[in-house]
Amino acid sequence: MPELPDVEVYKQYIDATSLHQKISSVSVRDSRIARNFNGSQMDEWLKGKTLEKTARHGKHLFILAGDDVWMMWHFGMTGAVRYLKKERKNADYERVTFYFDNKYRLSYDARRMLGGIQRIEGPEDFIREKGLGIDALDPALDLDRARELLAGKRAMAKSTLMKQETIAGIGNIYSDEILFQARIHPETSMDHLDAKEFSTLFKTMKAVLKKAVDIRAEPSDMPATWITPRRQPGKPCPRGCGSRIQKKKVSGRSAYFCPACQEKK
DNA sequence: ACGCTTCCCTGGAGGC
DNA sequence: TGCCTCCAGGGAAGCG
Repeated sequence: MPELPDVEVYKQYIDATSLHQKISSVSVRDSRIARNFNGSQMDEWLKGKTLEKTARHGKHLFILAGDDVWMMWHFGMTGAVRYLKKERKNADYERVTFYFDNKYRLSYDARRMLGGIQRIEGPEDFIREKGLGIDALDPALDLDRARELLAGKRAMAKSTLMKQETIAGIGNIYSDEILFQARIHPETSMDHLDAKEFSTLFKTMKAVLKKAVDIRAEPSDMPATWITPRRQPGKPCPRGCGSRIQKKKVSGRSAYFCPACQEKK
């Protein structure tokens, strides 16, 4: 479920594998992924060019081809990227493929069609038009700035963290992780947090996202005290408090938390 | 302003 | 073995 850390890992993966290689062709296998171009247009635009650089904002990835073709890649729930040479036995989910002269290819994979690729003018325009908030790991987002954006909001902490128009990059999984580590109940209203709790929430948000990027968002490498790899109701609290993980719908999403560590206030 | 529901989309799980 | 329903959660959109 690609959130900020996952998309950052995809970005680094593309940077390490696919930049500066001449594109021989682009194949759009499922046109539902192509949001604003048809099957052959991307091939016409990119043939003979190279992917020059990437950028990320929240859950959105931007790729520049040549000197003027910007793409926005969004992954929905099931999107991923793969750099491959061999054919795959089951390539059903390979929706858009960028072939390079070196016989390798970069594939946009997606099981469900909840993501997409879009040609855009540029990242800044896209972010503005979309109304996306500041990226959660942007150094310019410090405690003061976070307070301006979040403090005093009456909405629940979980939905506030997940609101892309406020801060971009946090989804269901990482909002649960941040709230678990900060010991805040997902239904706590932002304006119920005192200064210390808010500061803890802010620092925890940064720490969790950074750590997740460090371990390449790999659940099996997450610390034993994290709740993410143990998102099942009834499992013991990973902090070892003796209580059990609870599941509850919060603003339309499944929230997992420890009712003892994250007391509702 | 905020939360809730519905919709999109595909596959896995569990009930019968 | 199969049919049915629910659920996963990225979003958009509409309603109260």
